[in-house]
Amino acid sequence: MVAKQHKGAPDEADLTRADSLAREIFSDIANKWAFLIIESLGEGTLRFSALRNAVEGISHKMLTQNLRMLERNGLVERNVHPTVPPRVEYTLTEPGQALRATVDGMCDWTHRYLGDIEVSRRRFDT
Amino acid sequence: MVAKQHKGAPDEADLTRADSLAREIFSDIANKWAFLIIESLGEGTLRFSALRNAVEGISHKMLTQNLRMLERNGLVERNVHPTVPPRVEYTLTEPGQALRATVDGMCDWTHRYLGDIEVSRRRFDT
DNA sequence: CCGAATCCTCAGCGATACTG
DNA sequence: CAGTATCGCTGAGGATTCGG
Repeated sequence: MVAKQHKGAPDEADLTRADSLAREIFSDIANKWAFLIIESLGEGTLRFSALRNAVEGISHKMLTQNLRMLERNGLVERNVHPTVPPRVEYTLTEPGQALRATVDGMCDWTHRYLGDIEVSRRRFDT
Repeated sequence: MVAKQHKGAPDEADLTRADSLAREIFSDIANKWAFLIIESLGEGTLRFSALRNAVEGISHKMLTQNLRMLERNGLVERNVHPTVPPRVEYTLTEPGQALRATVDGMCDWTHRYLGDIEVSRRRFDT
């Protein structure tokens, strides 16, 4: 359970610490760009520019920013090849791959219910 | 695949329309509050105020806003009991329940890798 | 109790330019 | 090619209020 941070439970100190950390991680990762990046890296290693093309519509800034965040949380690994021009490659780590599985689930879900959603939207917008 | 919107594929018109719709839905739903709301509603029906308590830290405005969005996309059902004071209950629909499964997966993931992430963060922050 | 509207603020984000 | 920094703006989102 991530939504509610328990208060007054026994063994409180550690529980709430874990919960607030979980919540923090959740807030980091539950964002559109992070998901799309993870999705794209699922196929395999990509370099920065390739990733930029893979994730339609992302800006240079958002890409670096999210990559740093994902790297910090240990979801992607960053490999710099000290050539010129520089070549930087990004790969999913094992935790990243694990998360990818659930992100894939979300993509499947989206395609599965696409029609229903479209219908529901039209009903609502009246 | 949601990340990249294919261009120049055969049968292009419908594919890109579906993709852009998928992308739009993805952008709607892949946000922190939506996930937390879905998580909380997984337990069962909740009324507005209960939901507000369940989702720690959400503002009145964000809650209504996300609930409207989820309702529009057909993930939650809104039931108004015409009593006084009013009583409004929210429930996950079948598509909502289906998505909840993957959101649960993400919660499990979070708790599973909590330790690794904490370590990774400390390494990174130096 | 629930929802919509209004105001106001601050951070997210894009654009641009500069380093290695 | 990849990353960082700066600037400026739009809009997300909190606080508050009123209405049903």
